Amino acid sequence: MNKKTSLKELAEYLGLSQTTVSRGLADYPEVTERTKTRIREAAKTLNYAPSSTAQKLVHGKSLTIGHVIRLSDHMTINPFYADFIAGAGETYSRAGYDMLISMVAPEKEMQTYRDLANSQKVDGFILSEPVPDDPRIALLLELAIPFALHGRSHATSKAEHNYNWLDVNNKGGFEIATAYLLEQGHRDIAFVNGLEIFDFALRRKEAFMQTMQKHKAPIRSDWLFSGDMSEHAGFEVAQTLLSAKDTPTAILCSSVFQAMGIQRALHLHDKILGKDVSIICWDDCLSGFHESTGLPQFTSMQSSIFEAGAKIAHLLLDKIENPNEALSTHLLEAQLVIGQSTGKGPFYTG
Amino acid sequence: MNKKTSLKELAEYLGLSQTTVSRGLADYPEVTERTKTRIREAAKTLNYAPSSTAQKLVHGKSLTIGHVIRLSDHMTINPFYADFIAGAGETYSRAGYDMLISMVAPEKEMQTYRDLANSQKVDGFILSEPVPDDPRIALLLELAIPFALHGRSHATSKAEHNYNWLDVNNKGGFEIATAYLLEQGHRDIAFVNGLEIFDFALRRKEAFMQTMQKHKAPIRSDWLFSGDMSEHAGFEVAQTLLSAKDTPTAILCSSVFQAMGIQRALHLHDKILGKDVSIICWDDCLSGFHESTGLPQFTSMQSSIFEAGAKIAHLLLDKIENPNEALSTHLLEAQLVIGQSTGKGPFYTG
DNA sequence: AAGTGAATTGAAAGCGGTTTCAATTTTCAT
DNA sequence: ATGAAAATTGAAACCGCTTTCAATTCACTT
Repeated sequence: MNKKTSLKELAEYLGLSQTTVSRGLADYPEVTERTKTRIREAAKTLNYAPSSTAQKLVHGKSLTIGHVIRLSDHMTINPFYADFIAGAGETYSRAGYDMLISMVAPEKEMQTYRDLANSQKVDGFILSEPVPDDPRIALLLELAIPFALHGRSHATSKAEHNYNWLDVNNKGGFEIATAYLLEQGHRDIAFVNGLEIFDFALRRKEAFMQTMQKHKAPIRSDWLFSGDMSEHAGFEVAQTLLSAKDTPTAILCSSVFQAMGIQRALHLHDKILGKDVSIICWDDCLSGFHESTGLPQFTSMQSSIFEAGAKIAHLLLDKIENPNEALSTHLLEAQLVIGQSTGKGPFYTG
Repeated sequence: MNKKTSLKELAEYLGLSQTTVSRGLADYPEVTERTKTRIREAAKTLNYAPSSTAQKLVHGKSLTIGHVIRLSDHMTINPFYADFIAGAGETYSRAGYDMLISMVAPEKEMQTYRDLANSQKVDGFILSEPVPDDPRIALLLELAIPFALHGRSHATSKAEHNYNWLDVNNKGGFEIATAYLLEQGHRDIAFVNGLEIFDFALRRKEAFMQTMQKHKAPIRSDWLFSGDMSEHAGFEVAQTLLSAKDTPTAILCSSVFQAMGIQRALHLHDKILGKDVSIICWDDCLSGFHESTGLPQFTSMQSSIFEAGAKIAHLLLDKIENPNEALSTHLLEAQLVIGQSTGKGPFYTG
C-alpha cells in the first residue's frame, strides 16, 4: 500500500525545486537534457505520476466528455449505443480525453446534465437519439456548455442551432431502399418503423411515404407500423401481417433485430425469405452480428455506427478546443447492400 | 457564456467567509439555519455549484471507477458488456461515484490500467472476462488499487486472491442444462462453446464433459466446438454439423446469438427446432432480445448480466470504502427456463 | 577582470475548494 | 452588570500541481 508520491517528495528526493521537476517532466526546453534525464529516472524509480485531479484544477478543464444514458423502463441499454460509444471512446483516448458515462433513470436525466455541467465534471456532452424540439438541447444551450448531437432535432421555434451535429442520411437511405423494392417489382410493401417519437424515425417515414407516392404505389395504413426495434416487435408485426388474408410482398424495416423477428415469423408461415417476401432493413453494422466473412444475410442500408461515434467525437472536441470556430455538421450516407433477403416482385418488368 | 462562479465570489456576494459558505452548503450543524437559507438562495441565484475537481483534490479521492474495455481486432464492443455496464453504472451513480470508461487497443491495455491508477483518475477497477492467470490481476495487485473481478481466474501459482469477485455458476448451470437434455432422452449432443481461452468457457466445458461422462453418454470430439459467440459462428458450426451423415439430436451452446445462427441453419436444412433438433443456450438476458412479453424462444440457462453488474459494483465500492474488511465473493445461480427449442429425444423413457 | 546577455533554476501565487484552530459574538447564570 | 460557557464565524493552511516572475548561474565578449 505505497502511498502515491507527490511532486514535492520527488523534488526533495532530487534536491530540486518542484518547478524544475514539473518542467522537466513536461519537457520544457529550458531544462537541461541532463537534468531531464535525472528527473525522468527518479520519477520512474519512485513510481511518480502527476495527479490528474491537481492538473485539472490548475488548468480549469476536466478533459472529460459526458455521455448521459437514459435507462429505459426495463433498465436496459440500447445495444446500438455500445458501438457508438466504442467509436467515440477511441477518439477521446487518442486526444487525451476521458469518457464519463452516467446511467440515469429518465426522471433524473435533466438534473444529471445540470449537475455534470455545473460541477464541471465534463467539458462537453454528446447527445443521442434526439426527438423534435429536444429539451436537452435547450438545456445545454442555456448552460452554455459545448455539445454535439448525434442525429438532428427538428426545432419548431427558430431556436438557435448553435451546435455541431452529425447524422446519417435516414431519409436518403430509405428513399433508396424503397425505390429499390419498387424497381424489383414490389408494390405491396409494408413499413416497420422505429418509435416515431424519434427524429430518425420521422425522417425514415417521410422517405417511405414520399417515395411510394412518387411511384404511385399504394400505401396501406394497416401496413404501417411503429415500435421497438427488437426481434420480438418484428416478430409480432410479421405475425399480424402474415395472418391477414392479403399479405405484402416486401417489408421495409428499421433494424436488423426487427428483420430477424420477421424472418422467424416467415418460417412459421412457411414463407421463403427473398422469394415469397423480401425484406430490407436498416443496418447500423452492429458488431458481432454479421462477421465480415460470409454474405450479408439481409439486404440493407448500411452505415457504421462505430464510425459515427468516432466522427462526432471529433466534432465535439473541435468545438471545445476552438469554441469560436464556425459550426460543423456532417451527414453520412448509408450504402445499399444487396443480401439474400430480397428478390423480384410480382410487378417486375425486366 | 457566464463563467462559473467560485466559492470566493459567492462568499463575497454574501459578505461571509468562504468557510461559512462552504459549511453552509455542506449543511454543517454550527451554521444557523437562517444563514444556511441565505447561502442556499444566493447559491441558486448565482448558479453556484462546487467544482468537483477541487473537491476531489482536497479529499484525495477521485470518486470514479474505471472500466477498461479492450477493443478487439474489429474495433467492436461485446454487446453483453453494455448491459453489464448499465447495471454497474446505476449502482455507481446511486453511491455518488462516476464511471470512467476507457476503450483501448489490446496492446495498450496494461499501460492504460497503470496510467489510470497512477494518475489517480480512478479509485478502483472492475475487470471482466478473465482468463486463467489473468495478467491484469497481477498488475492491479502490484499497483495496490482496489478492484473486483467479474468471473474467476484460475491461478496456477498460489497467488494471493486478495480481491472481491462475482461470478455466475457456469459449471453448475451447464451441468443442469446437460442433465436436462439427457433426461429428455438425448444422447447425441453437440457442444458449442465460447472461446476456450476464457475462464467461463473452460468451466462450461468441464460441466458438459463431466455430466456426459457421468451419464455414460458418448462424447464425440468432432461435436465439440469453440469460437465466437456470434450468430455467424453458430450458423457455421450448425452447417458443418448438419451436413454430416449423422447429426446430433441436441445442441448445447453458449450464447443466444449462437443459438440464433444454429436456428437459421436448421431452417435451411428443413429441420424443426425442438423436434428434430433441440437447443439449449446460455442466456445473459441481453436487453431487447426477448421482451418479457411472449414465451421465451429458446430453452436456456438464464442469468441477468445487468444484475451481475449492479452486484459487483457494490462489492467494489465496499472494498474501496472499507479496505480492510474481509473479502467477499458472490456466486450467482443461473435458472433453467424451458422454452420452445427443446423436446423429447429418441432415448426418452417417460 | 568586468560586463553583458542567455540559459537555468526557484519562490511564491494561484487553481477552488475543505478543515483546523483561533477569534468573535451570544446566551445565560450569577 | 459580569464572566464563563456555548454558539458562530473567519483567517489561514492545505490538497498537488502549473506558471509567472525574479534570482541565480553560465558563457562570452571586450
